[in-house]
Amino acid sequence: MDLRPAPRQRLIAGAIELLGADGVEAVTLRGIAKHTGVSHGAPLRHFAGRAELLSAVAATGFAELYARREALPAGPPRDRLVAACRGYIDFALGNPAMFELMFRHDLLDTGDAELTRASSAVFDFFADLTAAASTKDTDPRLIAASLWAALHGLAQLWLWGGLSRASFAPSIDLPLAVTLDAYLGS
Amino acid sequence: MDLRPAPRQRLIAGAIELLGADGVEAVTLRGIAKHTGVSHGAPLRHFAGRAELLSAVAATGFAELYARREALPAGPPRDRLVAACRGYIDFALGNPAMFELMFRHDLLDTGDAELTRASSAVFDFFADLTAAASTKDTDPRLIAASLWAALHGLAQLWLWGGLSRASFAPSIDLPLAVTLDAYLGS
DNA sequence: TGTACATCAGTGAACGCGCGTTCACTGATGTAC
DNA sequence: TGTACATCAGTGAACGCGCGTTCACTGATGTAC
Repeated sequence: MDLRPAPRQRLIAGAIELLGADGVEAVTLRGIAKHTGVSHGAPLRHFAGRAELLSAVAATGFAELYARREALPAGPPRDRLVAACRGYIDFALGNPAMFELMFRHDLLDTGDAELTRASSAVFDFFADLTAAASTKDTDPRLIAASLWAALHGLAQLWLWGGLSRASFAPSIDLPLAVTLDAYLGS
Repeated sequence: MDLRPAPRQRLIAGAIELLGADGVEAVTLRGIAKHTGVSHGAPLRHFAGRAELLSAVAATGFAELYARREALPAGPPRDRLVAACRGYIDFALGNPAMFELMFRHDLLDTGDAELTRASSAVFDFFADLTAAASTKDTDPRLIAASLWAALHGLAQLWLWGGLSRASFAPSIDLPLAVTLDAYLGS
């Protein structure tokens, strides 16, 4: 039995490490190869090109986000949804480079099956949770998408720097509470 | 009197045109020079480097957004704010490459004075309008930032493709209405 | 048990490309006296 | 009015760089018979 991680996995892991350390721009095929400790041509034995490798990396980002549902507290759907929303923001702020990459369609292969599957799983889970938590008449998928957009915008503007300039430092707790109350009722 | 546009303005105009036609990746110093019809070294007579030129371009994006306030309907603040929100989304969807560039801090000079001024003007106007329209107790700047984030997230996810997958095609009218109602009361 | 072959991961030199940037230079325009 | 100089916008050759990608090759491991 071979316990060594498959080369493909080692490259993805190396890319994730490099991404966290040096940001999106650093994640080139040559950079990943160097960081993983192989020659610069090696990655192309396992990925068709940069977009395919980065798509695999981004898919792990969505997968990690999806995996965080396990850590949600038991209890009423509303509490679980609130925790999930905080989880989304926490993920974005805790992994800014990964979060950025996950939405950089110019670097990813939009048609990548695993990436599509991983990102859909996140939204579907979130939509289901919203449906369970919602007490309003509006279509729950509409609420879910609007809430997701609000969270996403908060994360993006926070990382961009716009919110801190609007005197929200050092926490997005307040705007998050406003958003949640607005959508779910206080 | 010299009516020819200053070379600096010609380069910015050329960059805007190229940006709209071929996207953010195409807006290199050499690409802009070629599109503007000058030799590839010429831009460096007027800009210290790529980041400075792109910052000037992004500043025009914020300036155009700011200028749209002139077209807002007269009337109650609430109506004006709703129109401003639609205007933000319209701008993003109508100028996707410019909108992307405006928030690509990796390509811009974050310290650029004109860029900072232009983007602050947009947020300040939006915050003032929100304050005038708000009937809630919450700090208007908090409402404004949360609303801005919601709009921004809608635009980003829409351009990314997430919202159409969540069955919102072909319009963001519904999530926008939900967002506005949630923040301002229906 | 031994031989022959196939597969797999990785190597390292090389390719062409576009990039930002430098630099000496040209030619036109403006200005001082 | 004429001369001398300064400024300005632009040119085009050249530089070094990192990039994705190709390619012939090596060496280890697995498999068929």
